[in-house]
Amino acid sequence: MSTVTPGELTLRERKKLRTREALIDTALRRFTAQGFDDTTLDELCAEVEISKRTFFRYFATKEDVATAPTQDMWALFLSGLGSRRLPRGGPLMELLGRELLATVEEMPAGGWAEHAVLSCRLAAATPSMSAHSLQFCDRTTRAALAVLRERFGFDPRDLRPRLALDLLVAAFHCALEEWTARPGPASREGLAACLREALSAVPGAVTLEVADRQGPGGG
Amino acid sequence: MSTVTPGELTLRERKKLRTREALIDTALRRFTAQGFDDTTLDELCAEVEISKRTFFRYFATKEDVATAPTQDMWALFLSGLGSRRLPRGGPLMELLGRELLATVEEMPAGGWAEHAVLSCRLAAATPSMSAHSLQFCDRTTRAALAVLRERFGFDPRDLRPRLALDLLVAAFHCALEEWTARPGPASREGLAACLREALSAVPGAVTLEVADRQGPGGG
DNA sequence: GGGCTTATGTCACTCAGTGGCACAATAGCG
DNA sequence: CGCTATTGTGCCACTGAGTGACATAAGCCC
Repeated sequence: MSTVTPGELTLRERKKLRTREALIDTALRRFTAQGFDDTTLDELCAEVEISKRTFFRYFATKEDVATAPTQDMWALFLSGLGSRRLPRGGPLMELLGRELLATVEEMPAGGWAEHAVLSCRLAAATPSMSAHSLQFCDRTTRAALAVLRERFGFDPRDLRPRLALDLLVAAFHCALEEWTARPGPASREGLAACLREALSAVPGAVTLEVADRQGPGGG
Repeated sequence: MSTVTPGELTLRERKKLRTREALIDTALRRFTAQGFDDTTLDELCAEVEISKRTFFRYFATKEDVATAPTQDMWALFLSGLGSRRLPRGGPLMELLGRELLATVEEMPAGGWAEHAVLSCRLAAATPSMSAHSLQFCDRTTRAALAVLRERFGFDPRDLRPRLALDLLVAAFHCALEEWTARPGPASREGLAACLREALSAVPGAVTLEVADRQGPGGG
């Protein structure tokens, strides 16, 4: 949640936000340059000029500061899913896809995409970051499932909404991978385009047939 | 020199397997009784009568010993996918489902199901375990994707095989949840039944429509 | 038995993360 | 302005996971 309105914030709150941003920015830079595991919190804290004790008042773990961009995005997706006016009558999968696309395009223009790319590239190379990220995704998915049940009256025993959400997450991860692999400046629009492409592959995932060629049958 | 070694394993190997089993069994019992975070490795090692240093020669992390049952299953699934004779001509999703069901039914009868249930219940209550488990799943999925591409000649740019694998994992997690929630003794057959049910919901995940009732439209 | 390999134990260390407490900065009030 | 309650921060000591180096013990093979 970085809805910054400098006029309406007290000095204390502005300072806190600035420290948080400085932490994320510095962390992503240092982790990218030196590696996540090879950068100690002591170094990071020294550069931001805070004590290690203070770091843990901003982020619960070292992984949290490095995965903040995607976590912020999923949090926004979730709150949108709970508060937005949703259309009715179409396929759930398409509705979810549109919601996620809308969320991506609502992310702050100033630096989010750049941070997100760095964070994702780091995650791809750092097991503990990827684990942390995946776990956050899982929690968000469960929360989203509760929202869907509440808003559309799905039977809790019906597995299809949950599978649809997992499919959405899978498509998003495909999109992220493609997006972060591309050279050049990163943008929300680029991510949205990758996501649209990934979502279009979803129906085929269930129906795809294995070719009947004669390869090595295995043994 | 003495005659044959039973089971074709040397004494050293048998000892190692026994230590590994003892670690898993003791760990799951203590973690279940005391909580994962409130049990130190020192306690665990004292009970199994090995040094902490030796523990880390069996498992890379504390989470690994607690998630061993599912990791063992996925490892078997992966090796089966690489070595088994696979049918051709049907939908990939069904092939994957059959492979996973076969893997479940191939797990050792002696204690695996009981361990797996304990492990999954722990994971549901322990973020770091769940994160670790999810990350392992992700790695396995990528490895499986490489196998599928190699054996069936899928285009690396085609996202559908990957989405199918993620869908398989999602269905498996649904099955695990249902299975671990059930009272009574746990069995591979029970898990297989849950998995069959979850797999049958897969096609509906893509096509499911949202009801056109007039609930609270949100706002 | 003797020599080789491999598993294990011991010790010392790094670093993430926490609890407690003192101190400093800000907010709010007269 | 000064005074006080609140809240953020620094410092210190501590726990516990995980690692590297090196010595010793256990199993293996001849």
